[in-house]
Amino acid sequence: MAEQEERVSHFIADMLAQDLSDGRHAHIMTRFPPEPNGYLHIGHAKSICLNFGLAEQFGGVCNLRFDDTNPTAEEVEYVESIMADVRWLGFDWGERLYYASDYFGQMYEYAEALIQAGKAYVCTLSPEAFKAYRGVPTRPGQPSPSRDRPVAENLDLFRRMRAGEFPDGAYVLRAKIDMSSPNLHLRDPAIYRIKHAHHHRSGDTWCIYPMYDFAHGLEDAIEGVTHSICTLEFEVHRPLYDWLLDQLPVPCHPQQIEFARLNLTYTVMSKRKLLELVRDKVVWGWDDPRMPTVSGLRRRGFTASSIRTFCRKIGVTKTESVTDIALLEHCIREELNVSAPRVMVVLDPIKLVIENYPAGQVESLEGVNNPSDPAAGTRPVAFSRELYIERDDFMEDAPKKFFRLKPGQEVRLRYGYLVTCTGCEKDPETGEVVAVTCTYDPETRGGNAPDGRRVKGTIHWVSAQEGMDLRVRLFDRLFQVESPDDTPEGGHFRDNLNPNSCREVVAKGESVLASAVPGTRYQFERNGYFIVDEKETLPGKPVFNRIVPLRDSWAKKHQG
RNA sequence: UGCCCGAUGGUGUAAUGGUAGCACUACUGACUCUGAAUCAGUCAGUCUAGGUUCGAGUCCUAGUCGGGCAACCA
Repeated sequence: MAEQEERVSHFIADMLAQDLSDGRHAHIMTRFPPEPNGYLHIGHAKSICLNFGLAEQFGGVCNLRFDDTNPTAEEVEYVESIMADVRWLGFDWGERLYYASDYFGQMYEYAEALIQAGKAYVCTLSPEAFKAYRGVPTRPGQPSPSRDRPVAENLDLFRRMRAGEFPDGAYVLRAKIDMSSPNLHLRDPAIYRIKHAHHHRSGDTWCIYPMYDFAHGLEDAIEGVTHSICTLEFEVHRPLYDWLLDQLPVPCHPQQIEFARLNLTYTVMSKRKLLELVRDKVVWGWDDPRMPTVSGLRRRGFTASSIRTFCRKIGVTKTESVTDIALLEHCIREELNVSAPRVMVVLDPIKLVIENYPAGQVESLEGVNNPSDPAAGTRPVAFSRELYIERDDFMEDAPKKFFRLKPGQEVRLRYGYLVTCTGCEKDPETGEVVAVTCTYDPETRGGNAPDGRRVKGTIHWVSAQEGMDLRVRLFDRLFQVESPDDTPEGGHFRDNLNPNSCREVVAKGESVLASAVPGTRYQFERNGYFIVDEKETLPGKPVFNRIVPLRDSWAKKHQG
């Protein structure tokens, strides 16, 4: 994993290096703190690579911590998928698996301490009134009538909140900071709310739960995190993060650092929207190969290392940006080009009949498994009089630079013979081409002519008799526009879905694929990279997912 | 008409007061038993206006544009 050892340099790495050399910290501790309310996506992968990568780079550690302070949104299914995804991405949290819910007791003590210090109060305002009193960004807020409630009364009320004496929403614990602050988050934010909800870990022990702003800094401090790295939208929360840690006798005061989240063209990244696609069955599930989720990318066929490479290449900054999905595709092609075994598969088959080849004869030719890796060896490929070739590889009326089959033109059948196109057969009703005909030169076995003549085109093929049917899914981008979130007035991001994001075809492939192992990635020559689907493949009946097509400069030039 | 953050080719990033570089994309050409890969090349950038300085992408001021902030979500 050479790319992992490569030192990454960006403003956060610089800050950590500085803190280390200044002696501000003797070691680094970061954390990846997902809320288990959905599956991880590639944006999380960026954060995972950042946090675990930084720890690795500076000889520190990175914790995996579930920020599970809102029981109504969280589920164990998500906890499990998140752990599996982080592991799959290649990171190890060792013994440092934590849950915010494990700190509920300590957090409660801190909350009482804040009340004792006169820095928090129980507020009776309804959610609507709460909002009204808070004011708007341009106008200061008004103090809650509960703001000056005596400490003893606050304590009593808070204890009764915990005891379950009140219904949801009846009271809320608020930090007492500054109702006229230009930063809304400092206008006496709610820090504990009543929620009579069953928690996936703490069960029914609690009916009050801490809010993010109260909990997160404490979680960091309890664990001894040195650098708490999060995304830009938390920047305005930082004064509150710092205020809280300054008020309480915490073991340390971690530093919050913000960076820009990842955005990708042709997809959406919000958990809410991804959940909507799953719930409404727009996609097959969280691991649909078209989803930008880690599990979706995995099923699509992306490797963990290609995702890590991608995360290294996009960099870390505070600039809001949208990364071109082409970069991700580049990363997987780059890797698979050297590692994936080649095989011939015809996705849109049409028959090619070699008129002068003996009927019934079958010979075995030799195909190279991986041109960039001689050790991968060769395989036998059956050849006969009737083959399948791609419909696109024949044109009756072709442009001058069409190097494939057209009447009178000679091409090479990969690893086979040179053949010259003699014409085609058409359906008399529809006029559709049903077969292409040619003659072969017996002297060119293997693909080279003894007289040294050269042909410009080489096409792939599969023997009609010996080849096998293959289920192949051709995926395209889930959305047909670069920014699916940009919708006109009254529009919805779903209006931008690509109706052709998945097309399944029955292809013809080499028979070796009958024993293809689920999870194996191939290059279908001249087509693209494909993976044997791990969920739907049955013994002898592989199902393939297209990871990414090969670049195709000819199609690009001649499309439309 | 509040506060915070940001602004470098089409895209993503580097340059930490001293030659604006890299990658992706696009386009050329060479090569090729994958119209792939590879190789060579081309197009293309410091938001604006002032200021400081021998020298500014970098520092200062003002503006412009973009993003974030008004869940008892995280």
